[in-house]
Amino acid sequence: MKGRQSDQWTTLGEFIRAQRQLANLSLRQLADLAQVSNPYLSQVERGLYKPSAEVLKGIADALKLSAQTMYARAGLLDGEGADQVNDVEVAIRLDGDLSTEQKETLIRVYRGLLGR
Amino acid sequence: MKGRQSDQWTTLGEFIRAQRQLANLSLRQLADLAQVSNPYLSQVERGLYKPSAEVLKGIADALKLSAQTMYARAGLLDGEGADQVNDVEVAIRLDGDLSTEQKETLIRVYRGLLGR
DNA sequence: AGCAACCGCTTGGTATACTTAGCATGATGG
DNA sequence: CCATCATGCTAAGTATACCAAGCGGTTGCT
Repeated sequence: MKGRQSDQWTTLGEFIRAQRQLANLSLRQLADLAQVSNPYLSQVERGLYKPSAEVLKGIADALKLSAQTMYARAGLLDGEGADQVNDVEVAIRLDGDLSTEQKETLIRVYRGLLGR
Repeated sequence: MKGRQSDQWTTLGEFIRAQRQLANLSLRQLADLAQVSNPYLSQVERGLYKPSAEVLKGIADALKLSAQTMYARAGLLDGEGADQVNDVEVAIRLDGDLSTEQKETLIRVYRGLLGR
């Protein structure tokens, strides 16, 4: 794998960082959960290193999102053209913790936000 | 990622080799298609090395199987803990049509709904 | 004031993924 | 018989993923 440089990985890092912050985890906490060292995680988040699949999975697990999502984001899941993955409404409907009413509420809010 | 040695990887190697032979490809040919060196592929097939996700994807593509299959075979697709949870927040984050503010609004609404 | 406990980051080192050169064998065929 | 040429493999080096130690900054407590 030679030339494939690019910021594919830096955006992945940003994504991880965003998710981590949304989960209210410190860098060290997530590193601990994902079983990597905290400096390394820091570097990953800043796009300095390309984490291996194992590490990626560890991070995904720790953040409680599917490895699938992680790989997709890392651009190493078939996808190329077409993110068939992850439509917001689909995700909402699949959610196990919301009632049907709540789902519709949320979707309505979503559509409301879109329409402006 | 520490101790996870084991022959997880050797069976993966065997799998790859089998697929390669089924496709009537020589080691060098597949290596070329997958954009890795042939000695390296040889070592991967014999389980001496754990290929990175990128390489795995390259091989999967070259063999015309889905990356999913490859990862699953490599044991780094959700196995273990396997809560197929959530992903609503992730989907929101990934949405291309919402601004950052709007995303956070929507996530806040989502969490609000959860908390009752 | 201190100092303790957190935060994220830099530095320097080790382990391992990965490559380039080349070896040994086994076909082909001139 | 001896060139090729393809096969898979070994050996030795380079690149990079990953870690342990430690630094400067911020917060908060006594």
